Amino acid sequence: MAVVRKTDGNPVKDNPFVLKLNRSIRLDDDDLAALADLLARKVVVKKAKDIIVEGYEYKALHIVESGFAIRYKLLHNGKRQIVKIILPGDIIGFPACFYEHATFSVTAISKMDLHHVPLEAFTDLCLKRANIATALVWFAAREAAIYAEHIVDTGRREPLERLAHFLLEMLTRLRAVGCASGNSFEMPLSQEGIGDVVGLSGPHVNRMLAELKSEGLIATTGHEVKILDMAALQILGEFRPAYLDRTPIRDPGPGRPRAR
Amino acid sequence: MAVVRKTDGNPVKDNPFVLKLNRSIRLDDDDLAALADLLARKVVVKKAKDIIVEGYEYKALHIVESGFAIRYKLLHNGKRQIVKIILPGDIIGFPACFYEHATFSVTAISKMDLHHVPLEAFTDLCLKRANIATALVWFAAREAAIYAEHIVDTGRREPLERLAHFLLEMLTRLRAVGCASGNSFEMPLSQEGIGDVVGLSGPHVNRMLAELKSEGLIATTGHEVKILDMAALQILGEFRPAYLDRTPIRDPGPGRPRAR
DNA sequence: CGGCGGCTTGAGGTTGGTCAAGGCATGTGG
DNA sequence: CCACATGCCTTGACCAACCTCAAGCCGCCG
Repeated sequence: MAVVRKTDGNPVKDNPFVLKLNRSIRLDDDDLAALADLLARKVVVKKAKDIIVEGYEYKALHIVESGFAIRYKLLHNGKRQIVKIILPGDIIGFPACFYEHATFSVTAISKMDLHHVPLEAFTDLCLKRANIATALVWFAAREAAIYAEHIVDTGRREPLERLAHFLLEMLTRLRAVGCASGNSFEMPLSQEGIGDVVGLSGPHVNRMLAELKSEGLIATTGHEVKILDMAALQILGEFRPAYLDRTPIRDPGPGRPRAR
Repeated sequence: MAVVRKTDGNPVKDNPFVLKLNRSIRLDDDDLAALADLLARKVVVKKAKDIIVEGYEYKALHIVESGFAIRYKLLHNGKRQIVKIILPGDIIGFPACFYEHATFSVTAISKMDLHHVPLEAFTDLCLKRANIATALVWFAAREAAIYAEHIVDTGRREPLERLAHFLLEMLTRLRAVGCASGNSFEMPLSQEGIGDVVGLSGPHVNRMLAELKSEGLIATTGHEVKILDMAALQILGEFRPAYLDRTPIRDPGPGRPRAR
């Protein structure tokens, strides 16, 4: 039934967020219509704009159509920890909005196209459409899995391994939303920024990166990073892309066993 | 994983998991009945039993009624990173079950009472009851927030600060499920285990703990940890309990502004 | 009583942080 | 079109923090 409205010229189905949900569960036309409503209000923000500031109250989510942002916290020792690089298809304000006060800050690191979603509308949608709420549970689980992997990175991996893992995660996530092709991608962060992701100092990131290059594992030109030896880098960083995979809610069929 | 029997005299509403969901959203009688069904199969697990092993496939969740477990990963450099301490009311297999293969291992660190929940049943429940699915989205968001805070800990906090933050988080989470009262709690981990949570070596945990004691911030007797100077410890660890708070889906009313 | 796991303490060495200087690219305004 | 400023990368020297290894000890449990 319902007409699937268009945000732009693009049908809802092309929205990276909707695509992501759709990969977990089969959304029906009503779901898509509801999502089209949800994504009706577009917003553009400039690079370096603060979108969420820790400690303040937010009652609206922003679903990312394009561009990048970082979710981070500033500590009283002057250090910064970036906990997540936000890509198209991600939700800004998740989970900040679910609290009285934001627990992290979010800043755009490129020009961004966002969809403004009042929390109220989001909640209503969840309560009205179990399909979508369920897809969001899976979405959130994947989110948690990425965070967990990040803890391992900063907690127990050697600096070189951290970088390897980080680069592979970036490539994999960027590829999943069509922001990278082949084995290279545009790094949206400075080396100091990378340090704030993986818990190293800027200079040390530089040294480790240099080592990866001299080992012939990667190459960089400007902000472009190219993975030269995928296999070696995966072993070094103990990276299994599984945790970033699609996670279907229903088994598509009697699953043939897959190699780990 | 042995004895399977009926849920005993306790009403569903007393289950820590149900309590947690109920704190986010008002569950109706149908919801509670459905949850009672979900929690029908009890299982008891002994201390040190592996519940989930990384790389294997799982099609069932275990909801914790009592006892503790750790979620962790072993790396090829021989190190271990614990990403989460699982308490009553938590779900074992979240998010492991949502993947083809578990991405982390889970081991009981005490005797545990669990509810065995086939993934199928869990999924059905989500799809059938939007109320519960929505509560689970909030549940997962809180989960992600805890992980994010943990990244900050291992990535950028000084060792002393980490310990402070870790101890306060443990106390707060334990209190929330009635496993601690006042300002003290039973630490379920060895010092080496604590090190594997916060990314320090065993001996260094010992030294930092000694420092906290000598500063008069905490005291320990056996496995009992007592917070002596809550305010100072909170400042040191930059700990705000907000991210562990209840996160109501509907504002209970026109919220009086609360101090940050 | 003996063994074992975990706590405690010490010595020594490496890693990675800090600080600082220089270079290179990019962009901007005159 | 050039002068200059700015931000980031790169490199080096130095040093402290934290890890590793090791030994001794305590308390608990069999």
